[in-house]
Amino acid sequence: VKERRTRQLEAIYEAVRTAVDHPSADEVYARVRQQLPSVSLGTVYRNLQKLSAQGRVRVLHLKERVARYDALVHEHDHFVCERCDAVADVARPAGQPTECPALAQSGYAVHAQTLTFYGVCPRCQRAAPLSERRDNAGLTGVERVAP
Amino acid sequence: VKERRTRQLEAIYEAVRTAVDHPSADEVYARVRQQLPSVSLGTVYRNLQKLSAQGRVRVLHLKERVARYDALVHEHDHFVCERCDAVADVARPAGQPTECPALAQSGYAVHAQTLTFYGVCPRCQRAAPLSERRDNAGLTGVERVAP
DNA sequence: CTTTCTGCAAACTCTTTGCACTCGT
DNA sequence: ACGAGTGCAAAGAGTTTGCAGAAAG
Repeated sequence: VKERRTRQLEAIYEAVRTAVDHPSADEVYARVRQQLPSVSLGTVYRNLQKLSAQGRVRVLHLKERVARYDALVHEHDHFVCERCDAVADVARPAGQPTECPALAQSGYAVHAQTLTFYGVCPRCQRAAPLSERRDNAGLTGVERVAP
Repeated sequence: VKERRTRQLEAIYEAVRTAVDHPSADEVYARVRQQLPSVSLGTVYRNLQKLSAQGRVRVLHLKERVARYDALVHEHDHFVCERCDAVADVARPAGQPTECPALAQSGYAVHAQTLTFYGVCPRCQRAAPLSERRDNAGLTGVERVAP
């Protein structure tokens, strides 16, 4: 049971590592195809799972159906824009407790926590400050906050 | 454009309101069928969406692919057991800040936040304290923490 | 050479949708 | 009677999987 270092695995990891926008599996697939045109979507999924099991990428289940992938595996949180669906990394707030006293007291063992903020990113506030909700076409930019 | 009060909508809301285990759409469907055997899964999805838009239920996207529904719409957080996938409600920790200073400073408008803890629930700790990972069959119980 | 991994396509899971019919108002 | 809502079934999106052949060690 020895793991092999294949071209595909490395290309997929590189695609996630160099991405700044928390790509979905489909987006990773599109990017890897530019370097390795014969790669298949199934292989992308299989390797993303492997990388996740190895702790080299983090899987994010935000409010959408699709899983997004993040190569920043240290403790940090996320902001999701409700208008353009962009995802930004957020340094964990200083006061944020690592444990939840109520849970610990009730016998729950906590291994991890995820904190996600939802709202409107600066770009979308500028783009459509008055309208109720805008289509996200062309507004897929991402910024990184205090990494 | 007037909304009607149908038997189906009320039965679906009741199923979620009286549930203690954050059911998925399929589970809501199974429960509503006991009262209203002719209901369809499509209707369950349509009404869960409607209830969510009305703010009467909250949709949870935890680490699974399936959406789960919660009739407790006040601010609270969740604990997910990594062994049995049970979900428990958790009162928001006292120190938890409503705003994230780093985000506010960068011009992000935050409307909501979700905080989820992952770990092992007391029942699973008792059931298999030594094994690495157990099948979740028969361990679907849920407890509620400090509601 | 052996074993893991790949590409392909089909299967699977969860959710949405079009249509004719039903039921609230 | 009008039109929002329903049941059904088919379509859709995202993900997983079985298998024969390719390639890493």
